[in-house]
Order: sequence, then C-alpha cells, then structure tokens
Amino acid sequence: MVLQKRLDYGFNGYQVPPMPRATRSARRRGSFKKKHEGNQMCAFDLLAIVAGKLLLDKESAPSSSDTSADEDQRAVINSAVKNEWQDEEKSLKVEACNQGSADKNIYVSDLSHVHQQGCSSKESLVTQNDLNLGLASALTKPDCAERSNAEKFGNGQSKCEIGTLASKVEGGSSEYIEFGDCKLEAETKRAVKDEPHKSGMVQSSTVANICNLEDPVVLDAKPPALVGSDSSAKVPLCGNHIPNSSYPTNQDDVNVVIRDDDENSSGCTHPITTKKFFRPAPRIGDRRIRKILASKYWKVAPRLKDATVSNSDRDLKPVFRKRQNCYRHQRSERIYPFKKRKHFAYSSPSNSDGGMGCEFVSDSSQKGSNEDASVSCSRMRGGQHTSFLPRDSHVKLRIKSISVPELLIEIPESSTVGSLKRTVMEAVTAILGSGLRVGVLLQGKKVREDNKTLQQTGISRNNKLDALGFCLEPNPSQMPPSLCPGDSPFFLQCDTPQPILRFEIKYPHTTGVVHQGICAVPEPHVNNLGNYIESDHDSAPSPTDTSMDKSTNSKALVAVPAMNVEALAVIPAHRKSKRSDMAQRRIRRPFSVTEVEALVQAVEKLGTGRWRDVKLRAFDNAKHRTYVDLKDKWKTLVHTARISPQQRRGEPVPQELLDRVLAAHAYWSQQQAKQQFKHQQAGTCLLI
DNA sequence: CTTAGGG
DNA sequence: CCCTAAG
Repeated sequence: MVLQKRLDYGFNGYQVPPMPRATRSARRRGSFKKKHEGNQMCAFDLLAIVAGKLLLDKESAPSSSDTSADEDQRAVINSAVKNEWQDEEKSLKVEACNQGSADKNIYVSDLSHVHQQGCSSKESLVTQNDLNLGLASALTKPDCAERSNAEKFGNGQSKCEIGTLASKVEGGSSEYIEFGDCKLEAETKRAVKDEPHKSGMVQSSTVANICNLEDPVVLDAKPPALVGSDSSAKVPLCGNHIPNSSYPTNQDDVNVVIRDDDENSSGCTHPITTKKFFRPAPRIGDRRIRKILASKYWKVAPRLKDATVSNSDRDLKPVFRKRQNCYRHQRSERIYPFKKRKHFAYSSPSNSDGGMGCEFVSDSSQKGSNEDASVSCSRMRGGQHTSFLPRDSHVKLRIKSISVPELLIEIPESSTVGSLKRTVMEAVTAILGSGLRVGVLLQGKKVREDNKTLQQTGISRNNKLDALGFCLEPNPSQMPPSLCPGDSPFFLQCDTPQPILRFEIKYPHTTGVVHQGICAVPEPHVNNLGNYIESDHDSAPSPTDTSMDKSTNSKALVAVPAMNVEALAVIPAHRKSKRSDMAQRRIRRPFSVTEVEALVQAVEKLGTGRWRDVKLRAFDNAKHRTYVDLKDKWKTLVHTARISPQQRRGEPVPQELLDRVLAAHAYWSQQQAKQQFKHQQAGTCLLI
C-alpha cells in the first residue's frame, strides 16, 4: 500500500513559477533555449505532477445554484466518481473549482487523465482567480491490514458520494506544506480545504476503492469523460453550491482509508512496504527524481542531475558551501513572470491535442476542426451530435481530457519547500520537454493505424464517438534506447501498463509529515520502486519482482486504455520534440535609485571585479539580484553616466551617483590595469 | 561557481 | 536580462 495520504492543495490565484533556469551545463549543451518561453506549466500541470496522475474535469458553471440542480449535479458527480474509481489503482482525486465566477470549475482526479471541459483545463490557472484545488489521495492497492478495511470501505461504501468525504474530513486538522502557491496538506485527515473567505471553495475529494470494481466494462461504455455530461454543465460542481451537510459523514470511514501520519511514524501499519518505499536515500542526493516509463524510466532531462549537485556541497568546506548555498538559494527564489502554457490545449494544431474523450460536433462549414478542438476543450457529450449536416463529412471534436504522464519524485524530508518546488518543476519540465506524442483511442482501443482514415477507423460523425479519446504519451524518440519499452519487463508488470511517468514525492524518513507518495502504486510495484530508487536514476531497474498483480494491470488497462506500451513502437518517433521550455526570461526589474546607490557604494569599496562580494555586501537579501545582474547594472551605469542625460531612459539616476560611478570605474579600471601590469611584469621576469 | 563580455 | 567562454 502506497498511499493513504491525503493531500490538499489550495490554489488561490496560483501563479505558475517558471521552470528553473537551466544549468550551465545544460545550457552549454544547447539543450536549454529560450524558445521554451511561453510553455509554462499551469497550475494544473503542477497538480497533475503532484498527484501522479489525475483527472481534471472542467465544467462551465452556470449561474444557477438552486438546490435541486445541485442534487442532480451530485448524482452526476457520484457517477463520475464511481467510474473514476472503478479501478483500485486510482488513488487520487483532485478537485478544484474556480470560485465565484461561474465560468470555470475544475475537477481533478486520478487516472492520469485530465478532463477538460469548457476550454481551459490547459489554461493557466493563474488567470483564474479564486481557484481552489483540492487533492486527496486515498488508499491504493493494499495488501496489508488496511486492505481489508479498504475493501470493506470500497464495497460497503461504494456508493459513497463525492461529497461525503468532504464532509467527513471537514474539520480535520491539517498541515500544509507550501507548494508553489498552493499548499500541500501533509496531514491525512482531511480532503477538503476550505477557504471561508472565498466565495467558493474546494468542495470535496474522493477516496479510492469507494466503488466496486465488478464491472470494468462499464468504463468502456461510459468513459469518465461522460461523467460531466451536459446536465452537469448546468450546475456548478463545486463551491458552495453543493451543501456538504447533505452528505453523510463518517469519520471512521475516512480514517480507514486515509493514513495518518502518526501511523507512519510508528511504522506499524505498513511496516515493510512503507519503509522500503520511503527509506532514506543513501547518499544519492538531496533530490532525486525518478521517472518511470511504463516499464522503465523516462530519462530525466540532464538538468535534473543538477539537483544532485547539491550533494557535493557536503564535501565542500563549510565556507564554500555557504557561499554556494547562498547563491543557489537565491536563484531558486527568482521570480519569473508567468506565461500561459501553450502546451496541449492551445498549440499543436497539427496534432490533435491530447485528451481523453472528445466531443464530436457537426460542422458543416468548418474544416480543420481539430484546431477548434484544441481551443475549445470541453466534455464530450454523448449523443449530442444531433445537428449533423449530411453533406459535410468533417468532424469537429472537442478534446476534453488528456492523459498526463506520471512522474516519480523523491525528495528528502529535510529539503526546503523551495527545492520541492524546483524539483517538481524540473520533473514536469523534463517530461514536457522530452516530447509527447498523441495517441488516439477508440472504444478504449488504441488506434495504431496512422494511415487509416477516420472513417475507416470508425471515427466519423455518424458513429457514436463516446469512446474516442486521446492521450499523451512519452515520445520514444526522446528516451534513451535502454529505456525503451520492452527492454525491461519490470515496469511492464506494474500497474502502469502505459508509458506513463510515475511521479511521486517521497520522503525518505518516515518520521516527517508526509511520507507517502502521492500516487497509488500497487504493493509489488512499490517494493520495486523502492529498490529502484536506491540506484542511480540512470541505471535500469532490475526486474526482480515478477509477482505483480496482473489483474491490476487489466483493470488499469480498462481504465486507461489509452496508454499502451506497445503503441509506442507504432507511432513514428520522428518529430524533434519541440521542447517546451523550461526557463523563462526573468521579469525585468529596473534598479531603483536606492539600489544603484548601494551598488555604487559597494563597488567603490570592493572594486569592479568582485561581483559576488558586491552582491553579498549590498544585495545579500535581494534574492532577485544576482552578481551577474549587479555586474550588468554596473556596466549599464557606466554607460549611462557617459551618455547625455537626454539619452538616458528609465528612472533618472542622480547625477551625483553617476559621477561616482565614473569615478569608481576609472579608479578600479586603473587598479585592474596595474594588476595586470604587475602580472605581466612577473611573467616576464620569470621568462627572463 | 565566478568573471567578463557580447548580445 | 540572457548566454557563453574561460578560469
């Protein structure tokens, strides 16, 4: 059992931080380019990552808030939940909604799917004020004592309503770990984060296993996508619209499912598993990121290695380390402007955007409907294609959801929040940057014949397109040969038949608040993971454990038919992944006169060749000013001082300061010249 | 990582 | 501000 953790994210105008700067080495390799600009992750991506897998539903929220509507809505949700959790492996449910404004509600849950409704699951959440996201992880495939409980819960409470848990957990204590602008609830007791001051709020979460697994077929006929059918769109799914009170409350049940931190510390609940899974990383590094691709790792972008660089600090002399840390920290604290990510939902007109399920709409006048689809992602509405016009064969589809690769992340408990942020960001960046491919699913089956026409394939406006879906898959071409599917049976056996990246946040020591990963992993898999993690992430996992629960696989397949390892080989891996970029240009922050003065003063004292010292001396707490920035500023100051006042721009710098700049510059230039002269002298002397 | 410089 | 070469 991997996860009994309940996580909560409270998003409130979440601003997506930019990808971390590329490391120097990365940049040197030319793997880091500005072209990445504009490909920022959105909060939702972050969530996806954190959750390991998730499903995001977006619903247009009508203004209506009447009770009966809510009831209906709830029914829909319940249905959705039921479907979503059909598979035991699904362990997370994330929900979010855009408060107040009745335009967007987002529900996120497991399955590595992101359902998009309306158009913006891919839209930056940043733009959505008052957005709250709630994520709850539930138990997964238990094999210990809790399993029985879980099953009991799952079966007995299979009809558990989505709001039930919310109400159950309500009032529970919770601790949050700041995570970006969102908070990660470390405590397991509550699934819902309530923000009273907000007009809306995250309303509820669901726990895995609450649904019976008896009929997997149902998924095919009734994909998750359908959950939020039209009717649901009429009523806000989240926020205060749904009275929590109306849901049964059963704290006990919640407890059963959700693991408590205390339990973890004692380690009695899942002694073996947990320990293996979260045992402290030997010495690999402060941060390790593992990405597992179905049966193997997806090689993490080179820069991820940088994360381990910090380890070397330990070997450094204290002073030196301090210095490095200082800068590292500084960099990590850089603030980047947000840019809407254009990854899937809005870009790549040539490819259908990834998504699970889509909506076919008759469109007699339009062609290239795929483009439209990407722009207006919305829920598939079964049987809504009523207005088809006979003469036009074009199909218009709206991709409502998308499968998000999973990631595996491991990070020491002692890590800073900042490093956590960076880690996640790096992982996401690596994934997104490694190239994704779109897979097409029909009736739950992968459509591999790229050359077939839509009609031949059965994707036509005349057919029921309920089961049409898209998914994102790692691009094989981006993976190291050794990591290609098929090479290692190991992961093929795991619960993740699809080339999804498994992402987990792990805390080596089980004493902390959050020890559990965020995604559900079957026990066997967990063990393997544990071993795996021990090794360097470049090494291939050893196929030691073959006792995987195949039944799990099948379930997973049913639930997530989109991802099929084999499919990877089918699709040509040609396109050079347009790496979505990782770092973004920092926002421009003009120096204030005060800063200039401080700079001038420091330079007067230290000279022009010791920018690090200048930084430490005068800008030690200005995390956004790097020594390079200071150096550059000095450069511009000198230039400014030399040009006529009329040519100067921006906030005028007092002439007095400029004079000092010139003076200092002249002085230190002279000193520098002298130094060089001395060196030359010495050199010549030696030669002579 | 820091510096120094070009862009 | 970014990017790189160089130390």
